[in-house]
Amino acid sequence: MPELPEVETIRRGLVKFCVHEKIEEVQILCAKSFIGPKEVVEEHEVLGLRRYGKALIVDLSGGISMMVHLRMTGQLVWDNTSDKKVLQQENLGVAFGAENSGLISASVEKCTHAFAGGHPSDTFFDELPNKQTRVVIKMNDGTLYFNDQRKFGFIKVMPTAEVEQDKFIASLAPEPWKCDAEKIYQVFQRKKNSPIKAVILDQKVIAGIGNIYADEALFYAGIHPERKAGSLSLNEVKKLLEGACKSMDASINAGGSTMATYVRADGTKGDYLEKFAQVFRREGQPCYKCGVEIIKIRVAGRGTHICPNCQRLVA
DNA sequence: CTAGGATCCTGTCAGC
DNA sequence: TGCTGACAGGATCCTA
Repeated sequence: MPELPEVETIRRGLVKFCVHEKIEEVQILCAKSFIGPKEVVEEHEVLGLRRYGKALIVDLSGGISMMVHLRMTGQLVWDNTSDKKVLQQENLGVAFGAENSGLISASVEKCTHAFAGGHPSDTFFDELPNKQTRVVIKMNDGTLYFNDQRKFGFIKVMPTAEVEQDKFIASLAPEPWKCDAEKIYQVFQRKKNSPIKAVILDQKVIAGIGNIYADEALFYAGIHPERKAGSLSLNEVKKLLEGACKSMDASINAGGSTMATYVRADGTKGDYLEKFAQVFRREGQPCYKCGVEIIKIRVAGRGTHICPNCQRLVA
């Protein structure tokens, strides 16, 4: 699923298009994708959007909020166009015609037919809803589609006042930018026998890191993902946090990463992976630092990409 | 408490 | 072509 940078990119996109929109009707196409009575959000206005780690909070009038978690394959698609063909041409032009992220960013401002978190497959611009659409939220000036192939994601209704008490939100650790290296070092000592990659994927340890940025941060710090968490020095912890911040910053600036199930707020594709990723999905290609071939291994049950030369188990 | 594995679900792809 | 198993930018639940 989208990780922190992708959710933040979606949030920024949706802020432009959904704030002050009023929800007219909610259609639930998959019962488990929408938790809570839909009637509670209908007739309410979108006041703003917040993000906690990978969770997106849509605050509504009437003291109601919707928590959206995209998990692995969730997407949010905002559609306020009446002419799909025009939209298709415009978005294809933006997605594939731009030469750099700066151009793509500039195009967001001009985009009038907007998408929010979509699907860059060949069928992306087909009619919505599609067979992966789980929830349709009709607003006065457009429609928000929640698509989710694997049904792991969800939209959950709760009082705004209780968002921070939600079990998931409440247990989140700080995001990398706000992590105290010494505290993280202590946590690593507590989980000393787990592979470091498994530990940094734990949202209760550091919020927002997922499989991409775990691999990127470990590469940045020159740490092998199978190293035991307890074996890291304080300096290595600092370097790891620095790597997480830098790769996420770069990704947010690039509009998120490109993936099969994620595109940016206006339907254009983020291009973090192809432009900035050092190791993720680069197996078989040379390391940018040393030229040795990047390999893919399995750590903590997840596909993991490393440079076997820059990231060693034993120093 | 930690550590590891199974699990939710659908789709795609490699290998018979 | 059709089957089968592995795997997938997540997080939780269950076991030991």
